[in-house]
Amino acid sequence: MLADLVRSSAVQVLSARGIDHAVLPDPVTIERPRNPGHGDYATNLALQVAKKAGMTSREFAQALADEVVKADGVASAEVAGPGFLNFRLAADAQGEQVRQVLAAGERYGFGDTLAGRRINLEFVSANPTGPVHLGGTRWAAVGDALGRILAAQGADVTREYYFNDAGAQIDRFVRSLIAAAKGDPVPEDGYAGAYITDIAAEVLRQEPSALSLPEAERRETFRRIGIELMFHEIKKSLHEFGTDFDVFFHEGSLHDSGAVARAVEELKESGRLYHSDGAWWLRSTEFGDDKDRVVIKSDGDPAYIAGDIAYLHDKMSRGFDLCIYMLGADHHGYIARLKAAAAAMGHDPAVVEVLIGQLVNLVSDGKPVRMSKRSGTVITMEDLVEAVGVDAARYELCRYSVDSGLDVDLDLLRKHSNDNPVYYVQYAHARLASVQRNAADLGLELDVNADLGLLTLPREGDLIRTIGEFPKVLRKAAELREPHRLARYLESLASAFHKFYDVARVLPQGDEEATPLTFARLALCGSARQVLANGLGLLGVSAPERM
RNA sequence: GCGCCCGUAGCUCAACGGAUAGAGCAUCUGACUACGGAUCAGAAGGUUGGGGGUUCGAAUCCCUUCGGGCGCGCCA
Repeated sequence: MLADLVRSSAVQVLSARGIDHAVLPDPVTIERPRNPGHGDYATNLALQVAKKAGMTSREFAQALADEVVKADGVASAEVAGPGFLNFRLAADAQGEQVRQVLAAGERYGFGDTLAGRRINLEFVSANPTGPVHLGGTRWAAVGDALGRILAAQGADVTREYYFNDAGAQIDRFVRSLIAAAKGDPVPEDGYAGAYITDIAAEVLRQEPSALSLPEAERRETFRRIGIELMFHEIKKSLHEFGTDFDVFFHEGSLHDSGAVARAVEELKESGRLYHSDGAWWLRSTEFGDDKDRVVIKSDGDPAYIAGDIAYLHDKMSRGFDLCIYMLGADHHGYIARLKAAAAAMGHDPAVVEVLIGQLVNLVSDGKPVRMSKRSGTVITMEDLVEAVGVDAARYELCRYSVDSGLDVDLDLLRKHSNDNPVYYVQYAHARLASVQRNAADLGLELDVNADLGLLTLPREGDLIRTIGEFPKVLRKAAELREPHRLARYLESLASAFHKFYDVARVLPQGDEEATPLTFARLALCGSARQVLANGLGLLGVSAPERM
């Protein structure tokens, strides 16, 4: 609303000088200056457009200031530096923010920038040859939070998990199970780890004669039951982690249904593939790949990418207009391939959006530890949850930009788990819940009609302004696909609250009576609590009443 | 060799092209016997790896260089 005011004032300034206001950006950016001495809010509008208007930045800013101060609720507006315009709002105008939060409740901060968009969000998609490890856990936390954040902007989000249950790694998995069942050592290229022995034992329990079956049937039995058990394990850990998917898609189903064969046939006929060296190729170089990729091998079998093509085509046929893939850094070469796959099937490459996240490293005593599924030295999602709990694990993994690598030291995490900023944020919420309980005991109810103009302390103003930033933070987090912005924001909000709480007594003490200020502060507390709850909810982290 | 990501306080990391680059941890000094101290106040800590450029303004964009991570199969 402040942005609207500034914009309309700017239009006044320009039209008074006969200048087309098309030069104005939309929306106008309003920000909170780092330095509180610069005011409550600031805009750099003059710096952006003065030149186009044939004025100096400071001239424009001054003209804008003269216009803006005429509005109700604006206490002051002054030009600073090269042409910034800093202003302060009157306390009651600012307090309106609190009322808006209380009115919007659990939808406060939500927006509609993605309304009408159907988004397929694929993440985790770890191979069903072992439990979800640390890397997958990062995507489970970030992907789930991103899904919630996109949905909060009105998008229709489908969360999807792609099981690569076809191909050589599954064969290795089955060989490993059979070896374990027989008590043989781990085969060459096989998987080790306690889970293999456990699953092998469970297969034998369900099918005691499995080992005595003929070779082919034996493999099929271990394959069928083993994979089923592994799927079950993965889904279970994800669910307990608070991450649920709408669709678990099996790669094998694309082959079984003939979708892969059909897609390949279509590509050949439409001339989207070229034939060379006995194989059929996709021109992925047109999308930044360093070499073209084989789709049909010279032996006639489809290459892995054929499945990707058919899978993307399947997604598009389900009506999505955006397919987001969250992949680890070791898969960054896929971006060009997936875009080429989209183009080959006649879709706009822009429907494919690949988010590459850097890898998670396990560290012990400051030194990296190699994790290997083959050798069984993996830290799984369950290990992490067991060590620090779901809330701390999710929060820790969501707190950082996925552009930077993440080192996890399990011992350190366990030892210092109370240092996790999640507790700082949750504690703020618990304190607020406590205030509300105590208020109820005193018979005091939250009153949305409280006189919010009484909230004149600097730290009350800081808290209110921080609360008011929430919608913008959510919008930005959704637009940039960066959930960590939300986590960082919640920390700043918790900080603003704790600082406020330190200097402002909310409830009456002893024989004191409740005053209008009591109700104003109760309303402020109520809105702060609401925003903390909304934000934590979007990260999939609980907002506790007590800790 | 080529491509992607990263390099910011002792450590782990933030920063929508904006003003004096911010938090937490660690270190040091303090706070009404607490509306919940899992808190708050303060001190100290930086040439944003180096060098050019773009602009009113660069940690952020461009070029270059150094360092680190990850990729570069008719494997999946």
